[in-house]
Amino acid sequence: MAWATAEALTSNIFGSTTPGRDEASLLSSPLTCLDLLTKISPSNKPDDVESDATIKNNNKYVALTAELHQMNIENQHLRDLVEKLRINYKDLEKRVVWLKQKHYKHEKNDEPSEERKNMVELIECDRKTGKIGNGVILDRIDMDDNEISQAKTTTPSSNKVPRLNSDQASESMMKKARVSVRAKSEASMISDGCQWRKYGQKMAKGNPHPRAYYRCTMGTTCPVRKQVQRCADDSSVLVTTYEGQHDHPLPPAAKTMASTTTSAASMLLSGPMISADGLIESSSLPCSHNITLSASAPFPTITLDLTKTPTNNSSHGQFNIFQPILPHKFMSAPNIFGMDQKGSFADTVSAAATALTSDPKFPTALVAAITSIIGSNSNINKNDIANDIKRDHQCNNS
DNA sequence: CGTATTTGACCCGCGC
DNA sequence: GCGCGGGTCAAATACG
Repeated sequence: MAWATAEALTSNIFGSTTPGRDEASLLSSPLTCLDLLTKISPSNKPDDVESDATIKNNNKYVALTAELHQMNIENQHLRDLVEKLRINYKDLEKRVVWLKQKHYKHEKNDEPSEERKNMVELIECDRKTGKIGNGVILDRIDMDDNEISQAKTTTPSSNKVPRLNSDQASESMMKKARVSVRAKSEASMISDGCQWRKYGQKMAKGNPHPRAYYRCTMGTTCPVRKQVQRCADDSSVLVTTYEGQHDHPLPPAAKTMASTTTSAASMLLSGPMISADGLIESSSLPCSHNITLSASAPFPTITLDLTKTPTNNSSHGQFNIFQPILPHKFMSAPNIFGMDQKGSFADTVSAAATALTSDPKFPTALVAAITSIIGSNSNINKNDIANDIKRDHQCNNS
């Protein structure tokens, strides 16, 4: 009974993806709070046992309905945050491209590095396709064709080093990059809104649990695959690793998850600084408590850990990305991401991403990422970048 | 009977 | 070259 209640509430928080009687219709149904309240008035006879039971049930129902209403409001608030994140993300992406170009203009009298030549090609290609990086459509990029052609003139075509076409390189890297999600679940697979077909299962070394291989079946040629395996240390933790990009339209429930994993992969490939020994340094990233990067695996992998219990320890140098928006009782509820859960896992990841960008440390991390891309010899005043980003972040969050 | 899952075989990259 | 481990294939099997 208690578990059923928690499930209903979490379903409300994370959004219902299954048809049925949702909370909105519940609240607007003839069985409203007012009707129930009239039934539990003192005019009922105390000897009527059936009436007592009804009163108890009604009290419980009223309490649940009130809580549902509160959750509904909170749910709406979360959706607003998600929308704000989308807008922020687009704006920041445009700004990164603009900063790259601005930096190039500063440097164009010097011999451009290989990385910067590729960057210019990428920008030009993205302008033609209307895409940038991982497929996010840009509304507008503040750069004219003259600037691009000017930049290209400093890029000798007789480069001896064979290079991939920017699209090919991007696609190849995005396919190799992996996004791993750790979540507590009793189910064999988390619900992410996509349709998967199992094509293999193997025992991996060092783990008593089998690893299952799935491929996306929503598109006939969709290259997306995922691996599902229980954690060797904690069998209640399900580790799902995504690889590749969908080449077909996604249902709403799957869109957020797909964009989040793609963005995470993009961040992994472009943002962090790689040290001399080949390890990715994630110290500049926010929420390193919940996000870990690994370059030691055959493919670079970013792990989003949803199993950590939220604790408000930001004053000690750590903080939790879920703390600002998700009540503790929902994050600690078992089986919250399971197949039997009505709520969408995609909404959870989206909420996590929202919390990430809402966090006051996000601008700092973004500055670190951008400056790492631009390079340490930049003539651009990094303080100007930091101030611009922080100002925008404050405006968007206000 | 069509579709999904299971499972052993096979391929390939990597380290020794 | 060989063995090992990860990943994929495809025939067999299960299921609705």
